Amino acid sequence: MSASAAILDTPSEPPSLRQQAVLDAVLSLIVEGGDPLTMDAVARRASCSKETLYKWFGDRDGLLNATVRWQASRVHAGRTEIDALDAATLNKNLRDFAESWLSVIASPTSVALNRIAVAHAGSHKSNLGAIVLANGRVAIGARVKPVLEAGRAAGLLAFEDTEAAFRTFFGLVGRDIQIRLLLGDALPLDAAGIGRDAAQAVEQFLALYGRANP
Amino acid sequence: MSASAAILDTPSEPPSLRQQAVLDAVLSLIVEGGDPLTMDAVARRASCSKETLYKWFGDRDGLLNATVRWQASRVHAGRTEIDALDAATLNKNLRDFAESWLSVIASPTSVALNRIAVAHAGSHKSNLGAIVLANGRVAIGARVKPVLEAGRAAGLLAFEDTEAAFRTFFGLVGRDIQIRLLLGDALPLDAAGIGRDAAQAVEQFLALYGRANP
DNA sequence: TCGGAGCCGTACTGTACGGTACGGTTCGGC
DNA sequence: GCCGAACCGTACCGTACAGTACGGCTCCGA
Repeated sequence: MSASAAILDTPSEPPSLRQQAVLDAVLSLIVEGGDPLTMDAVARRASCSKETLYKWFGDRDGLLNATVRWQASRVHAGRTEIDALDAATLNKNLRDFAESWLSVIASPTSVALNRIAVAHAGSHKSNLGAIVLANGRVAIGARVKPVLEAGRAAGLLAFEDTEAAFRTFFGLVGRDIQIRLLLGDALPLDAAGIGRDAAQAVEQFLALYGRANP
Repeated sequence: MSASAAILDTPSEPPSLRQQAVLDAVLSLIVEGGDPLTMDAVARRASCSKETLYKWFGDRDGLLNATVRWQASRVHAGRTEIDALDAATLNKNLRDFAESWLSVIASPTSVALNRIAVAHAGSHKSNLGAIVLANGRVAIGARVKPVLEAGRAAGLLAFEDTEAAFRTFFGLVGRDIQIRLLLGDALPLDAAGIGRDAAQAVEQFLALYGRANP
C-alpha cells in the first residue's frame, strides 16, 4: 500500500449514464447518513431493481467500490501551469491548493465517504481505504510536490526531501480538522474561514521552508 | 460539542474488576479486528453470558461506550510541572507531548477505537466520537496549552491565540499520520521514527512561534 | 408483428446478529 | 446444611438485510 496509481487497480470501464445515476443515488444516501446504507434503499432511491444492482456491481462491496471511484473521478481538478514561478505565483498556487483541500475535506461528501472507507478499513477485504487515500492525500501530494520543486528550482524554497516538505504543508493546512469532522465534531468552517486558514498555513509553510530569492 | 468535560456526561460508577475484564475482552476483539464485533463474540471471549452483558451495559451501544471510556480512563498521563520554564525545558516538554501523542495515534488500540468511533459518528446516536475526541485531541490540548502559555510568560514564545498555536502544533506533529492509519495505510512508524518526527515538529513549531528570550 | 434483451418491482430465502428466557452452578450469608 | 443472588452456558425469538427468483413492461431490431 502507501500510494499507488491514480485510480488504482481493476480499472474496469466507466459507468454508463444510468449507472452514474445509480452511483449518485448511493452518494446522496451516504451523505444524508442517518439510516444504514442498504441495497433496498439504494434500489428505491435510484428507481432500479436490486437484481440490476447485483448484475452491474456484483455485490454490496462492488457497489461501494464503484461509488468511491465515481466520486473520485470527478474531483481531479485541472493541472496548474508551473513555469516562471515567482514568489507571488508560488504563494498563490499554494494557497489555492490549501483552499481546495480544505474545501474537500470539509465537504459532507468527503466526510461521509471517508467514514465509510475508515469503517471498511477495519474489517478488511477490498481496498476502499486505499482508493480514498489515492484520490485524496496522494493525489494532492502529486499535484503539490511539482510546485514545491519548481519553487526550489526558482530559489524560493529550500528543502531536502520533497515528500517531507509536503507532509509538513499537509499538516499545517489540515491540522485537526479532518479527524474532528470524522468524529462528528461540529466544526464551523465557511469559505471565509477556509481562506483565512489557507493563507495562514501557506504563510507558516513559507516561514519554515522559504528563503529570500537570492 | 467542541471540547467538553474530561470524561463527558453520564459518568456512572467505575466498572468492577470483572467488568474491567469484560471491557478488556472487548478491546482485544476490537484491536484484532477481522470479524465484526458481535455480542456473542464478546461473551465468548470474556467467558460471560450475554444476559450479564445486557444487565451490566444495557445494550451494544452501552458496551461500546463503556469500553471507550475504560480505555480513555487509563491513558491520562501524569501532569507535568511547569514553573521555571527555560528554553531547554520547554523544548523537552513539547517533545514529550509530541512523542506521546504520536505513540498513541499509532497504537493499534487507538486506530481500532477511532475507527469504531468514526463509523459510529456517521449513524449517530450516542456520542462515541465526542468521547474519543475529548480524550484525545481535547485532552492533549488541555495539557499542552498551559505549557505554551508558560512559555509565553517566560518570553520564549510569542502568539496571540493559544488555541490557534496549539492547533498548529497539533498539525505539525500529526500531519497525515492519523488519517493514513485510519484508512489502512501501512505506515511504518517505530519508536526511533517517532522520536525524530517529534523533534522535527517541535523544532518547526519553535521556528514559527519561538523568540529569543529577551 | 414478433421475439428477445434489459430492466423494474416485488416477493422470497437464508442467515447473522441483537436481545431475551431459562435451567444449572457457584458462592456468600444465615 | 439451606436459601437466594449472581452469573454461566445455551437455546431461543424477531428482525433486518444481503442476495435470488420471477412476472411483467418497454424498447429495439428483424
